[in-house]
Amino acid sequence: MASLAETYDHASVPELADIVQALKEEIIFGRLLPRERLVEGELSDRYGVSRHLIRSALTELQGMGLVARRRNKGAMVRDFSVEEVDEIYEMRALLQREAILRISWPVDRALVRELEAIHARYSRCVESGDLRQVCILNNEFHFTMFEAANNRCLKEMIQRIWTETLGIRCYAIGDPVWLRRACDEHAAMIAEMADGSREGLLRLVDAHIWPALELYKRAHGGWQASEAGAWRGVEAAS
Amino acid sequence: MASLAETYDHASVPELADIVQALKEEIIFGRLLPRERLVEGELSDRYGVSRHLIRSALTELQGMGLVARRRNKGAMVRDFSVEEVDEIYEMRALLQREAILRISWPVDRALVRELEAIHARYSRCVESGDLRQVCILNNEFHFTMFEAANNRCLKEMIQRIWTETLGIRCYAIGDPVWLRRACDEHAAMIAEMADGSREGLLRLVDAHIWPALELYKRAHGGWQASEAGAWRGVEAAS
DNA sequence: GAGTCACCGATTGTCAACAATCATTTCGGA
DNA sequence: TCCGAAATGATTGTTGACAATCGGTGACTC
Repeated sequence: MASLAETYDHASVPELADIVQALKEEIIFGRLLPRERLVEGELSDRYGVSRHLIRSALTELQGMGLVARRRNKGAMVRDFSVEEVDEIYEMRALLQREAILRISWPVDRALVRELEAIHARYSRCVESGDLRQVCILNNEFHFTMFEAANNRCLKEMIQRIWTETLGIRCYAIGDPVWLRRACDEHAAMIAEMADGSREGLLRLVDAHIWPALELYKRAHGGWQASEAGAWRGVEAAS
Repeated sequence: MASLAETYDHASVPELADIVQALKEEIIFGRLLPRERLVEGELSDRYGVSRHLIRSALTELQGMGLVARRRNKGAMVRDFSVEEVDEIYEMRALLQREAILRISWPVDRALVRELEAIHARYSRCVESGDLRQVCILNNEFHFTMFEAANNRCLKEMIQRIWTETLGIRCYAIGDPVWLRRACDEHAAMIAEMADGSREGLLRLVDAHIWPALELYKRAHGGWQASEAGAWRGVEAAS
């Protein structure tokens, strides 16, 4: 899927992409929680940009599935019912599995080296507690892997789910225990690619995604059936 | 994914959703071809609405993957390179297969009856040559099936690819031979669900998608490597 | 006291004019 | 004739003001 915001921009003046990124970060780092209202006027004041820009950003976030909107009623951070979350994670598992199946085996040494390099930087940032970089390098690690599946459509679908679940995974990113575990798992994946079996890698990648989901569910404890389903969440095909 | 346009609107005055629908139809019925430029001013004149509305519609179509855009350069009907098309269709096959695997078997009689009803209407429209209804009922048929997989995320991913490939499948929709064949295949699917095996259904559904792709490829004959790749087609995850 | 209706504040949606940008053509010079 | 640079026209992007809509509050009626 296309990012509606331009990726190459001239810094200094806040562009659409900057606002989108800022809001995305507020969501992933838990400053904006699911079901939280996003009032255009407030946001335009907070970021010191025109309301028009905020509107565009919200439209884009809506396209990414991070924000839900209702006509004349405004936007809110999207939340997911338990069933929805489970369904999404089943699909995430399916797609990531498919990606691994499409990586040629034995794995190209260059790819392994690339992943090792990213992982080294990642580990350092985990140690130093630079969560923002952790997040970025985590993306880089996984998408370098998924890229090797050689199917843009597959990559983009994974990317979509990846973005959509930012609000879910935010509970994990702040958790040091989870972080260390994730780091170990990444190392194990590299080892498996360098000198192991595809089946082993499949198991690792699959096992890698569930803890964050559990954290999310636990964080929500007793659950409310989401009224958000009534908010715009589906599109007609035709 | 959410349709950015509201679905329930008050008719008469052209709403965003109407414009989006109109443009979508121009694409699927081949009046707008891939790589065709979409100039905001022209469209706003043609439809007699404000440019603002056209802009919103284009943004939405872009989100659906039907339209590509470049900053300060405008929008065009998205086209796909041969490789891209192949990749997309591989994923379409994968997802539809997964959907069938998730339908509980033996198939619920109510579902079969529902599909039969849709198919009956569909057949009539094929006979009478009402392509617009054919298109609508075709959607209804398949999505009634996919809905039975009981996974919203899966359904939405299929829906996304479905929409994205409107511009590809447009070559098939106008072809009477293909239409008749599709109609027969739908009947075979129903028969297989009523009194056959899941494996049989899987084969049918898989075989169902490829002819349209072949038509598209043939229509494009000698192929140009799409410059559209340079147009916005990928998004950063983060 | 309960229900209904009209109003009001808050918020989103729409518009038309203006600014910025890109592509092409035109013109001058070698 | 060919190349480069400035001017021009076509097109998109942005802004601020205005209109439409929603939810709630309070008065009025029965």
